[in-house]
Amino acid sequence: MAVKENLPKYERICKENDIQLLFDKGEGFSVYPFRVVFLFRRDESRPVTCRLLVSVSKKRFHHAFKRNRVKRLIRESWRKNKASLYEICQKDNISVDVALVYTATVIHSYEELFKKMQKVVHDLAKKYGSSHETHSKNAR
RNA sequence: CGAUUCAGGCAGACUGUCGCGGGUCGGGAAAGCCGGCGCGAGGAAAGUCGGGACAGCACAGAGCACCAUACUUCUUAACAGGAAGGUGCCCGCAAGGGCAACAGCAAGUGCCACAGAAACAUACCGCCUUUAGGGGUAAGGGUGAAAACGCGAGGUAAGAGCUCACGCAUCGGGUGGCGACAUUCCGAUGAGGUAAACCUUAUGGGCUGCAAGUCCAAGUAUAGAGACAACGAAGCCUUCGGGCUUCAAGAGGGCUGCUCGUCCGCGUCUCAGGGUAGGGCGCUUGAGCCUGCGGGCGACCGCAGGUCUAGAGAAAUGACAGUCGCCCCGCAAGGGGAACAGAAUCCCGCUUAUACGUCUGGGUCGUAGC
RNA sequence: GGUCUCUUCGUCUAGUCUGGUCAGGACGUCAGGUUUUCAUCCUGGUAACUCGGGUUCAAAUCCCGGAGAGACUA
Repeated sequence: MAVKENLPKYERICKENDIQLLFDKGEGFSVYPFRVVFLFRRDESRPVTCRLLVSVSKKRFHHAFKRNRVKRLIRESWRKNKASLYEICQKDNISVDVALVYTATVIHSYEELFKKMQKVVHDLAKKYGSSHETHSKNAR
């Protein structure tokens, strides 16, 4: 089944508790210009969901219109790239929360962000692969 | 035609694909389902500097503080806003523009460093006079940001508004103006500055802000434990209603900041410790916008008709591609560019940011022609 | 979103209410001295009022506006 290239509200993290949990328990790595924080969750009551949180700090861009632009570009590139992540998650019936913190101080073009996002998704899949193996070992 | 100035407008348009937030309609038992239609950033949305609307709390009253405003008339829901006008200063050849904390140091107090004799009532040098002590004198000197109305003449022992002409300032009267004020009128006076120093006068001001507040659901705590104290005690007087004195208690809190006053209220201390999740409303029809007519120099006001134009909530309004228009480079093909900047309860202002931008209209100056 | 506060040498600060007399001090840094040398110590220098206007004879200080930091508030 093909994954839609959309981003409805249930695929975004809005609750304060969820955000707190993600940053407390989640693991992180960096792919310039992003700091990625992620947390895999097993929740049987809901369908498989990859949720996203975008953060652009006021310290790096103190103009609101610049922050908005960066966030919009990130969401756009995530939307186009999330399909491969979904494939993996649906296979194992696991959900994932991802936070993307923008760490650069200049606005990169959409093309660049698109390429970087491919790498982010790729790395996420790899991380899941390794952690999943250890998880299964522990289970045994 | 060029330069400049004032007033006002604009803040690229359209198409396709994918996507987001509300609304609405249809399908569906329902859904994080499917589809259609329509709406979705600004002139400053910004700064949060004024002022309101709205909301909660408070409000017997009085006084004192505190804060704000400060030429006049008008305008507005209101304002430290706006319009027109007056006065002073500054910029400009001009048209025109900018600034004013433009009430009061002729109510009181303070301050005016250094210098200077002296900084607000005083004579250092000098000049005149006198035997001397002393007296008169602000013309000259030096100091300073500021020093006895200025300048000329008369006058005098020397001088001095002491007198006169011209001018300056303040006050009073007259005249003009609704008024600020003006004045080629008349008279009087001639001893600084500073109120963005305290202050005086006049006017105004409750406090807090949508994270205000309110509803649903759930929960509940003036809970619990310990210690101490305790529903007053004693005495005196009495007209038997009560009053007075001493001891104990008199906690804590509201009424803007304080005081008076007033109200709620009735143990105190210690230990230990719960709670703030989530959702709905507030939330967009309003001092609204557009057009026309009328009134007014103008800000603005009145009437008529039309119109509905974002409403999020870890927060939507985007991405890509193409076409046309604008600007720059280039003979051309083609290439490049498009500012400041993102709603958060809502309005009215102000301030700040903004393209060597552009359009419309009025004026001034210069050049050329008629 | 709302309500407030602050900004002084390279760094930390005093002074701002109440305007004036060299904007003071500490650490740093530079030069010299002391020492065989280094440290310590001593002497001297260096260097600042966040920016733009206004009031005043005179502004770090008073007033207005801008910029930049920070705090509080469910």
